[in-house]
Amino acid sequence: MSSLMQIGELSERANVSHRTIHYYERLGLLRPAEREGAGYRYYDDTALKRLEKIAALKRLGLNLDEIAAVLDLYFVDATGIKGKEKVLEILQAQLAKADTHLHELTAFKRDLEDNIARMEKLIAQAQQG
Amino acid sequence: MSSLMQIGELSERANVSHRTIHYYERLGLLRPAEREGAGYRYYDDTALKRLEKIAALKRLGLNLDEIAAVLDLYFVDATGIKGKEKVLEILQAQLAKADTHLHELTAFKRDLEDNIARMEKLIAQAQQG
DNA sequence: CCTAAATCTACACCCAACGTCAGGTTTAGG
DNA sequence: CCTAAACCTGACGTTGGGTGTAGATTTAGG
Repeated sequence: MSSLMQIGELSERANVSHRTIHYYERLGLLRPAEREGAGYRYYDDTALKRLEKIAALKRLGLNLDEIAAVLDLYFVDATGIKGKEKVLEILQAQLAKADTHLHELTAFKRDLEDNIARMEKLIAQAQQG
Repeated sequence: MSSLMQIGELSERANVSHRTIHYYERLGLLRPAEREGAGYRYYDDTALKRLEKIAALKRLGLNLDEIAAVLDLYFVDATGIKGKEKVLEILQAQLAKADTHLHELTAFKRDLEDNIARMEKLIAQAQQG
């Protein structure tokens, strides 16, 4: 029953422009579930999930080529144990990257908080004294 | 005694090109400790530290403008209460961004872990059955 | 003193990742 | 059936973050 949507709805739900979707399609990141005679694109919900995954991977610092290389892993069920092991490997690499990123970000946040506290103190002192 | 170095040495030590250093200088991210008559740039070790900080902030997803806005916080004390309030504002904005980013990243990580668990299970089943 | 290596400025160019615009086509709803 | 809203393609423009190159100047070492 999961009905199809047009590019407008998809772009709104995924928070990207329709030109971006066209662009991603040209790069092979995403394609419509259906394209009837006239040329309108129709998408199902996996398209939305792909776009969300793309955004997440971008935030990890991958460029679109790199994303194209791994994106299918999240959606295609690799067949055969060989395929599954490959997928597992890549997922674990991504996890390691995400972990590192998370640590750096946490440290940065702590740093920011320290600086904020320092600044607030300095401002309070300037106002008091 | 910390002697000065020329741009060539700095670029090598910081692992960026000298063109990039020129570029950063134009953006106000970095300037030579000294520039004698003829125009050669001479840098001290803080330049190296700045370049390293820039790289770190880039990995966190800040662009060069945003980096310019916060970089000095790590190296100079803003003078005057006006300056301090400005700094505070920027820091708080960065903190909010970092926080959002952190949450997204955490969700992404959980997602990865789920996928990994799923894959491991499938592989185990394939080997058993 | 002379020369090779390092540096200087200025302008042009590059790539990724889109955005804008124009002109034509399609579709849904009244 | 008609029209506005949505969509299409293709070409060109833009922004961020640099890189390349040319021609001149400077510096250090022999």
